[in-house]
Amino acid sequence: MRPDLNVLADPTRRTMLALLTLEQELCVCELEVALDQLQPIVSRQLAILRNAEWVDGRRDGRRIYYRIGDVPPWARAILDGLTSGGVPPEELRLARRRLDDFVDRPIRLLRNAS
Amino acid sequence: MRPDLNVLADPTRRTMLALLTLEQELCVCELEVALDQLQPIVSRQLAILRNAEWVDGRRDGRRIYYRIGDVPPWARAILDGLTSGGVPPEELRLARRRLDDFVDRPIRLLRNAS
DNA sequence: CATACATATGTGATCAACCACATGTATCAC
DNA sequence: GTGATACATGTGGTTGATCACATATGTATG
Repeated sequence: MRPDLNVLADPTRRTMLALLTLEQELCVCELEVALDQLQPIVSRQLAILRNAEWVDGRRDGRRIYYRIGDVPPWARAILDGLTSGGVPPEELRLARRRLDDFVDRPIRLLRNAS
Repeated sequence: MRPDLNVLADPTRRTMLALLTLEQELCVCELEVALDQLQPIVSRQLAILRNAEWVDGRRDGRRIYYRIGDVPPWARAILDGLTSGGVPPEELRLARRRLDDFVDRPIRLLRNAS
């Protein structure tokens, strides 16, 4: 696993990585709400992150849950950078707020640890 | 100082940031040698990194020495990620080797601490 | 099997990044 | 001043990324 750093060029993708780092696991529709973006955009960006070896997807029924993949320590350092200010904090806060306000948010057994 | 993460899209710029992190301070002609790139390319990328608030330049005679700017902790985390594997180690090693083999390398009083 | 829901991808158009090459600016030496 | 060195930037051409929109796949339900 050698995550490709070129994909960090896009703000949306950085926010996605930060959210997945903080929330453990999110499905496409949750990211759709958190980022306030259309589904094809979210799916496309996820495909890019998947090909770049940053994230893995696991299917559960109709949904696909994404999480940060098994990345090396240097990549963790970068993810830490993203969660601790690299992604503008207000924007990250807003995204998590939209997640919490998501009425029919899919239920999972293990929720966010943070 | 809010370094712009979009500029991390380019491998050359990432190597430049890693080198400046490791070497404290480098002038354009040193980067030219280390990266094995033409001068206009190096200058252009430095301008991008300067505008993105990652590096500062100080003039000394005809040369301009560049160094990592006064960036926040989260940006340091990312620079750490770059030096510890984010930039392919062989490539980084090669670049530093070209620096060491640079015959008429400009002399400075304080050299690299690492 | 038909339908609905969740997610993925094909396509054309637009926009931005990058390069090579040439030219401009700043500093020193004479 | 002239010339030389170190660095910066203007310009055009090409390539690559991103978006909106439409369509395709995959999975459960009845």
